[in-house]
Amino acid sequence: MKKRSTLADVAKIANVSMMTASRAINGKPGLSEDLRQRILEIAANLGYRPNIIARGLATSKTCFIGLVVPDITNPFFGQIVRGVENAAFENGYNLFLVDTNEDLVRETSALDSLWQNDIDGLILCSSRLPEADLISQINRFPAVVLVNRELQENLPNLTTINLNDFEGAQIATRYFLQHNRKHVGYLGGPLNSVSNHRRLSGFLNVLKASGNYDINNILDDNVPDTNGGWLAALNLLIKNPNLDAVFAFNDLMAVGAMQALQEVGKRIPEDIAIIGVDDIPLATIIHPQLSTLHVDLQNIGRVALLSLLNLVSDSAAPTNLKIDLKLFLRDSS
Amino acid sequence: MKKRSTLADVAKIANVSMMTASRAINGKPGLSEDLRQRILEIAANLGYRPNIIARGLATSKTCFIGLVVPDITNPFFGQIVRGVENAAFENGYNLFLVDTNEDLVRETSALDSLWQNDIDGLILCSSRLPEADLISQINRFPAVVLVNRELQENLPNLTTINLNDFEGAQIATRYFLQHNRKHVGYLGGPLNSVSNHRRLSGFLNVLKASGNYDINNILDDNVPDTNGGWLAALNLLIKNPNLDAVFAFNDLMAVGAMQALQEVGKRIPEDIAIIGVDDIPLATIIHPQLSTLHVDLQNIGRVALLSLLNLVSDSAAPTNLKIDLKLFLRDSS
DNA sequence: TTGTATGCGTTATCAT
DNA sequence: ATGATAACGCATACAA
Repeated sequence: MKKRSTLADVAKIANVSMMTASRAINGKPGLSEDLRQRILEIAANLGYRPNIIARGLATSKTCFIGLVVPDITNPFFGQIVRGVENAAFENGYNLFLVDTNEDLVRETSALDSLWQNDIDGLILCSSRLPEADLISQINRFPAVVLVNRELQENLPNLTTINLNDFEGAQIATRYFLQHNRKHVGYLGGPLNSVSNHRRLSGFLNVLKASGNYDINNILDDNVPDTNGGWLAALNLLIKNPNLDAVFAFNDLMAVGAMQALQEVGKRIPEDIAIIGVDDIPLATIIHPQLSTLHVDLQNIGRVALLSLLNLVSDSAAPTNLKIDLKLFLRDSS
Repeated sequence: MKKRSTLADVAKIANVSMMTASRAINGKPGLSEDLRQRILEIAANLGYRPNIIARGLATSKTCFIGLVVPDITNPFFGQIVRGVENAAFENGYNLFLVDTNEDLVRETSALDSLWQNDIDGLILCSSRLPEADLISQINRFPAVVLVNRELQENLPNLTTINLNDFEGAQIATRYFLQHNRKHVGYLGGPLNSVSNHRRLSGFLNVLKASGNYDINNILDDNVPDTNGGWLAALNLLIKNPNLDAVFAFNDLMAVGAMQALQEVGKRIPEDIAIIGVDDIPLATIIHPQLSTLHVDLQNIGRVALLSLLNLVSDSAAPTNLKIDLKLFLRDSS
């Protein structure tokens, strides 16, 4: 590995001061176009590239962004990460990635570690931190974007990005009612999930307004995977054998529910319709293909990064963004 | 955001020189235990944390590792990333993540960008770079671990980690033969995939030795997703209607193939057996559950990072590691 | 248009 | 055992 050449090397060969070389390379005014070209050429020959770290020390702008996710293995976050990464790359920022393993302790020490690295900004996904801790963490960073988490108060350096779960659930539920489903159920996710809470609210809001509300059609607090959906569907069916539509907390649960329903002889969608949330790849692989509330996750990542850069450069005020879910109709509804 | 306190702050309050403070904090000898405790306490009160970047400048060890993957959205890489990330965190290293979007140009500029950041080492997954380019890239970095890619020559700063595709394919193929399958087929992946090539070799090696080889049972060069598998299975069935076993390039293709076979009335595994590769979550969701060659991907990530750190610290020689695949038998075979 | 001095936060080196 | 000084690579502020 041959040593990297520095600005000093370039300057020496060009017979100019480091400052002149610096100006040439950073495209700043203050030297003849002739000289600039000559310096640029020398730099190119040397394979010179500025040392970002040293530059960061001098300018106290590091061009590093921290990205914290609970589980990179989950395609949900994988998509978001990809969106962030692409946008970061386009804007000349580097990404520090931390996977917290859904662990609170780990999340805290990850934030400490990032703080230590003088990052310009932080994107924090689905934080599990208690509100008070979260706020004091946010205060340590120049700018923060919170994805999939809301706060009671607004902070001057904070933008939040959340799914419009309430509206999404309303759309799905209304769809069922408009298609003459009479016994619409909800297969809930974990109780501590804010998304779950918001989706249930939207669901209830539509049902209660329609006069179709029946407490027996709701089964909350399930494990949000296929097994959880399988189990929940069977239990819900016991509570109400006439069930003819199910809105599931997510696609994984919806798929499990579909299997359970098919096993007990229900036809989908004739006897019972199903809509999930997330639009995971599996949704189009199974039969019948699953109708679902789709979110452009990669775009969320991109929006998160761009919002962060706006925050960093003070060119935009903090906001609380809502990302709409779109109903993708397929064969299950 | 309150300003971070620096080593100078600590030193001033403790009434010592920065060096003494530095020694105290870094656990180096050269001061009384008494003084050390006093300094440590002051540092703690100030909430002092060393600035990693400045330290990197001074020591020319950054504690940054670059991690380049073609598609973070793919759980295959998600798992690897997670393994790397966990191990990195445990060892006090930070991860620069780059997603190249499976794009060659992007991969090159990503490596440039990482080089610019003076990373201590690089983990490069499934690189698409031509061998010559790849080698000159590797030479720029202090240490590199190549995952899922081999090189003709050994480099002094390079360790490679690859799946033992050849052996894995042999295991699956032998299993078919031992269970009296007479017409064993291979559903290949992309032609430019090295894994695909190695798996085909293992497959052929066993079949030719058994005398069961039939060129009609092989369909190479398919898109490695469910659609590709679906299409390939139907085409293979046309070439040989007696097909009674299929080894697929990956699980996604295997799942697609299963659907196609079921659609034309084949029973799995009675009429035809299937084995895939990867053990994706979907493998246990579908019916019948898919037999597959399983790899501990997270462990690959961990091994990659640890190997890299060994390389960085010169405490171990470069090697070429082979990771074994294990046959997970389920219902499809 | 060009150059000099200085500082970013830390550690290495050499004194004391 | 402790400290002064230089150095890492670059950019800012100010001079010339």
